[in-house]
Amino acid sequence: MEKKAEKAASAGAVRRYPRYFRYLRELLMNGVLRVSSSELASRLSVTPSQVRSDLNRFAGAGIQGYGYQVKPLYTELSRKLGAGDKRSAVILGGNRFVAEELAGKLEGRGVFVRHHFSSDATEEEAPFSLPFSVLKETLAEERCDLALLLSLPDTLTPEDLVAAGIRGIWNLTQTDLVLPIPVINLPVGDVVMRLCYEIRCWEGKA
Amino acid sequence: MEKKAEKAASAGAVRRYPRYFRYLRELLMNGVLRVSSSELASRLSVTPSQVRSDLNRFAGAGIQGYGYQVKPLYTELSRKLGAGDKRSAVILGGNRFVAEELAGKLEGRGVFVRHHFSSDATEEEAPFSLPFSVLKETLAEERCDLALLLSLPDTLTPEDLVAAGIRGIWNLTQTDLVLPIPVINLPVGDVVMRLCYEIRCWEGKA
DNA sequence: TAGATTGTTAATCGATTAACAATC
DNA sequence: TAGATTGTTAATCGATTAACAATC
Repeated sequence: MEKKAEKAASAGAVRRYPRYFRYLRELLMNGVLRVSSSELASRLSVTPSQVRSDLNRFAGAGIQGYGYQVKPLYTELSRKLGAGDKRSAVILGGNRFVAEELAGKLEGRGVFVRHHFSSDATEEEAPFSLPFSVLKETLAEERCDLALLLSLPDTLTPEDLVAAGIRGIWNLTQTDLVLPIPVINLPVGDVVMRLCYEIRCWEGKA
Repeated sequence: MEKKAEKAASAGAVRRYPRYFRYLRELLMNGVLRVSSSELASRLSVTPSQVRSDLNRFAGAGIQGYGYQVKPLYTELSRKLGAGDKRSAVILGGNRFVAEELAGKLEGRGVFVRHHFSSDATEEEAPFSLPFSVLKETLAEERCDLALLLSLPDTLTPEDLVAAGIRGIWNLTQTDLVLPIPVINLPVGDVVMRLCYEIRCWEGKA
């Protein structure tokens, strides 16, 4: 018999999981064996109830009267988040230095950046940086999971990326994308505008 | 007599406002004079009810039986969001090319990037790129509102930024910040991890 | 056993949606 | 006037929190 059906994680919970992951990893590095929901909660600025209900789906690590065992909790969380999936990615747009900077951050989370495509990639930047013109053929040979979109040339559509086998997009351009695959639309300008608005509220002007 | 007290916008609404802003600007550019809540809704993938309740706080532009007048709605939204505030910003960490790329995106929203600080800024990159060592004195002379944090050197703390007059931080580093000023914590790794998780769910594995 | 802390339920809170009266 | 569409209220939905029984 299957274990009881899990209900889908809420959007809020999904945003919190990577934070639990980071903090648990830190505890693990420091050789901490157990942690309570209150400790996690105060560290992450949420309530202990929140922590318990979020972590409850990762059965096994929580022990009544004791707390959570760091190691099994971390392992289970990693498994659920797919942290060991070894995803591959491509970056579209921006310059090579931006791509390299981003690539470094992604590799820290087990996502390997295969290529950077741009309109002005030069011969000597290959094989990492390539021109947009060879994107389709490159992805046909070398399947990649994620695409980070800094900009898209006129010659390509978002649908082309789906057709090329991309399975998830982090879209940083100014235009929201709606596609059959998962997309995180996060225009840089929107985030800055939100921050400016929050400053304004904080200053008491709105 | 004051107009009735506005209740604070919900977090969801604040995330939607920049999207309304973008789409309204587009309509304005195209010379469209009016738009209905249904049109806005279908464009932004939300319900017409959502649009009406979000825009309701911007009194004046909605006319019963007609819809919204694009121009006044855009103007009022800009005003509320503080789009004309001409904020200044600094970027910390990353290389000069990353900073320039980001600076371009911010300037499209009226935020001007004054300086980029890094550990390896060279003489000839001045005055845009400067070493971290001169951050405090530079900000003392030239007040800046926003800081984009790609990384922070050991010699500086987040509190130093607050002391230097920074009023809002977009934190892209791997460590969440809790400060008395507005902070948007958005670690790059977390976003990618979330995207990987969503792909996993979409693939049916979790 | 006594103390601690989880898992889980029920209560609360807030955001979203539906519906419709108001009115252009 | 008839038709359209907002503003606003009430209903719904879902997420967060409090509380406590279960149990280590």
